[in-house]
Amino acid sequence: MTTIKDIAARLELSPSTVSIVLKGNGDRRKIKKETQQRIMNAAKEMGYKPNIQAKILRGSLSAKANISLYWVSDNRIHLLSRFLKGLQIAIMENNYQFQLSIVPYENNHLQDALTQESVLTTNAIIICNPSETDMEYLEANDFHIPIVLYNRYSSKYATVNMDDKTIGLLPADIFAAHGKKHPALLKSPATFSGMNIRTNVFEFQVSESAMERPVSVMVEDSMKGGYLGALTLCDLNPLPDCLFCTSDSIALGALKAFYEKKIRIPEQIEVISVGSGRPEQEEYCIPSLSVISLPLEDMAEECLKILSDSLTNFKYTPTSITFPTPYVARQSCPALIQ
Amino acid sequence: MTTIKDIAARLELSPSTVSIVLKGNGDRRKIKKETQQRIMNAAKEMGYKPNIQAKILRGSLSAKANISLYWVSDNRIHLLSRFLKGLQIAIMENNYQFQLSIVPYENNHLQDALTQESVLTTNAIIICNPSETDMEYLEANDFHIPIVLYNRYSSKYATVNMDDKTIGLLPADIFAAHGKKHPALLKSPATFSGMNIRTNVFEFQVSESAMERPVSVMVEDSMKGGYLGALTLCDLNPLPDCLFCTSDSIALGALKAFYEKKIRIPEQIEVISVGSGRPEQEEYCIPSLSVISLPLEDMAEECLKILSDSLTNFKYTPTSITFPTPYVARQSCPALIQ
DNA sequence: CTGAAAGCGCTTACAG
DNA sequence: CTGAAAGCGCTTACAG
Repeated sequence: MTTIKDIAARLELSPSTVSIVLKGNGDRRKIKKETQQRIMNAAKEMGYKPNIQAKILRGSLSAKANISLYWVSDNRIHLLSRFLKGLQIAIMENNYQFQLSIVPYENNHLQDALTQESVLTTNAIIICNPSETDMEYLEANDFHIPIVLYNRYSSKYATVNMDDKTIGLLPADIFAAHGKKHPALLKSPATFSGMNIRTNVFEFQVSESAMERPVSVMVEDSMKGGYLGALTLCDLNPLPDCLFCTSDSIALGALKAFYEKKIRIPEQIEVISVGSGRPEQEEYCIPSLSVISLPLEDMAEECLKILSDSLTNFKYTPTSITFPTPYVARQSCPALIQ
Repeated sequence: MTTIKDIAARLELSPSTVSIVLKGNGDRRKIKKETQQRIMNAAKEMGYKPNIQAKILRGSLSAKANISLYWVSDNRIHLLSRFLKGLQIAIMENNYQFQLSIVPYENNHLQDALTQESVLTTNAIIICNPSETDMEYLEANDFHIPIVLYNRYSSKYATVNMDDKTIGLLPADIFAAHGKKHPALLKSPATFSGMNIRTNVFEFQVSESAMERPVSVMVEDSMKGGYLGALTLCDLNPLPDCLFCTSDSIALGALKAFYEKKIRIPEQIEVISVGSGRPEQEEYCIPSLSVISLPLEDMAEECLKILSDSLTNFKYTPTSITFPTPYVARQSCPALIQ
């Protein structure tokens, strides 16, 4: 790291002069043009980079607390918008003075991104999408700042959850109430245990009902995955009469496949999805999509609220809060008329 | 701002002791339990918040440069995912040591978010979605750090652009080549001059062709807006035989309306949209959507590249680069068979 | 068990 | 036109 002092030493000037010129105030402070040029050249040559921490500290600037949001850098990046929207709403409404940093990481490699050193450079952390391995890392280490986990369970950290059991239970109950017989499930590989809970509970609940055992197809968590999975289902005899998808992406791909195969929804097959995507998209796809609605924005807001409280009161308690995941009936699986 | 010094003074302890306890090392350093308790209580009472700038500076930690991304906090938040994806790719591929901060702002109020003070707390800035008013603010002020504008024109700042003329030209030419007669346009209120360029060029190019004057309907930039706008078009006699939409959201809403009205795409009406959304979504909607593809990810990468160069070479030149916006033919407006 | 001292990199008010 | 000195808030190695 080249510092102002280094440049000053090399040019036999004082740090003050170098600072003034580098800040762009050379002319105003009447530093000789030639001196200015020498300083700029040296800065370039020596690869000088201003240290903003020092600037901020020196100026007693920006009491803004830094909140780091850890988000996995895979397909799930498109869910980040909804989460960020929730954070922004919380920031606006509560007039939080936060600087929000996005830290990407890869599943099973949280430890590379969330180091003890990186923890020293932030005030509080929201961790989203950790895998089981990542969770083990979190449980095994101590970070001395407030951390909240989104949609994970832990006795060590504050968590903001949804009830994964309900997410699996609701569609099974609805299909049963609709008198369906041949259930199907399009699921993607579980990236955390909650996903297994959802699908296991669905399969269990179905097995407790008058329905047959569900046909489960493992697909990629994408529209393409859902499309291909649904094509597989179309070849079955009998055709499933109801389908649960573990994500919006999968469901939207499936809708396309059914459309192409001229399979009518909901008449021939009812579809319910985990509502992870944009509600607007669920409303305007063809047909509109019934979902177990995940309140991402509200949960994001809650994460920030917890951290704000922690920072304000200078105490951190591993609270846990669970958000409801209501069923939103749309065309793909309408509510029964009572 | 309560500091460690303040707490030490109040309790008649040294700053060292307070620091040790607050950092959670009290037990290891064998500070008396009672002293620890007194310190924690005082910190809570006095509203102590650790100053991370000081921590970082002191520890010579994190040479990570801070890049601030200014993004408007309205509907366009859902486009942020694609942009962030591009940034993350750039960070991973080039192993950039950047801390990325997201700064929300409201159009016409960039000046409230991008203050001279806020500029001191970051190393470089990417500004997205500024309105005309915001642009005036940018042109009228000097910030002494590298700034790059996404999809705007300026002689003062580096810019990363797409060619708005092409975006308007292409669909008009394609519709003309397809022998269409009755063009329509669903557009949302322009949030920057480039949007007017797109629609004006489309309307002009259409008027130069054998087609009739286009029917232009102003709608909200959302699926609902597109849906309602398309319903209006459905009432026209004759029905338009081709439609240009200024965003994916609008187009997806329009597809739904046409589906409900049993209007066949592309047979009765061809649809081309500005491809601002997720390509996967464009492929799996019904029918799949032909678009003028906007390379958001590539442009985001380029923004970061420019800033990285600026920071490395300690010089900032207002370069300008324009990215191609190729036509991607899908079901809603297939390519002519040659 | 606790404290005095030095220093991270920068800027600014003051002096000359 | 340029420099010497102080200080932002914190932590750590050392001393006692």
